[in-house]
Amino acid sequence: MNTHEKTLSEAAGMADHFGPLSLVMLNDTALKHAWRVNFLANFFTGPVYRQIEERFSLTRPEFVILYCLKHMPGLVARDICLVTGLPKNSISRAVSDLLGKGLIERTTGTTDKRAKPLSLTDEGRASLKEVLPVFEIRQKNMRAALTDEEQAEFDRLIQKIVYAMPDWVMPE
Amino acid sequence: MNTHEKTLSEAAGMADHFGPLSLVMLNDTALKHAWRVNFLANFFTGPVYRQIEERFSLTRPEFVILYCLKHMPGLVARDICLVTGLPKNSISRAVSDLLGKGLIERTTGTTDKRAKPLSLTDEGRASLKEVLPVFEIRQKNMRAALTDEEQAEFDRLIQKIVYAMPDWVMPE
DNA sequence: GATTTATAGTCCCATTTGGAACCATTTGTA
DNA sequence: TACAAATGGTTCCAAATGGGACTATAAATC
Repeated sequence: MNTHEKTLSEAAGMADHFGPLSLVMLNDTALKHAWRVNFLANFFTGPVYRQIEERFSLTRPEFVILYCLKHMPGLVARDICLVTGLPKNSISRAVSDLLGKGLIERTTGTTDKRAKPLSLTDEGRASLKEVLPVFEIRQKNMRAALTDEEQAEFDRLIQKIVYAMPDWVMPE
Repeated sequence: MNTHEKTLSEAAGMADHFGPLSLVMLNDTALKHAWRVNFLANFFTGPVYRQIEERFSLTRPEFVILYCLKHMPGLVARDICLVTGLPKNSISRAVSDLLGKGLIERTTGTTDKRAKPLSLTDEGRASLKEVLPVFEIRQKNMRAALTDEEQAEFDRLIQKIVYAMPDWVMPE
């Protein structure tokens, strides 16, 4: 299969899965660049979180909290709001649910009596260990479209974009 | 400012806006690649849709429908579901709201009597014209972090990733 | 050091969301 | 051509969501 045929069959695959409209929206509109990023993110996360919820009874905020705590024990709810953009009551709810399930615990002993540092329990760590591969495989699949060199370059570029975000994320 | 200093100050900016946790999640975890894509998409769309809703009273699905119709008049609800991943009742609702606002109309005369092709009204076109710049500026800001060559390369790579999505988007 | 302002977290409640049942029509099958 | 299965769309309703009020504590201002 030559490059042209490959492009054709890939376009056909897109039209098959996402409708012919998908090709227009991804290629022929003023907002195509934003559309691509959102398209990728939506279809990366949407289906997988539905699966996670069904198979492991973890909601999206719950998973995110566990995943953050794995890398930074002692986080408080606020930290997770900041890094996810989720409203604080959603996080608060997810935290109580996780406490109820015994997957996290509230450690004590901080100078600021408002903040309530969290950490994983052994059960939480175990649960996360089950769930993580689902995401890891999915991430691997996403990146498989690129060669190693392309992956490195993509990483560099998206990193560059992300690090410039503080300059424009907040409208007005 | 040299490269190192620039990196440092950018990291400081990230920690400022998104908390120190953001640097860990974006750089030091197994799912960092997926995290970056979602991080970018979340903070690109979240704030701007909140603004759009407030200033123009258009919900996210409403805007998406208008924007799709601009590029493909005669679309039916199903097409929009496919390309966005949104459930069909959300689209159905948004369609009736847009009809109520007079921003779209249901054209008649199709062979399939189930399908209901949609198109923009003049009002819809006018409304979209007001809203679009908000997104366009935001998209431009997002891309401003990259040079022209980098933008072209980023486009090529994300396009490549997106076109391979049919192979893995559906879990199982 | 008293008072105002800001912050972490929770709770209430109106609104939004989306799965599932449903209707109408079309397509596939024998 | 009958009958089953699939498809586009709407409606219903239970569940999720998020703004805003509230409590408790901390920081800033005077």
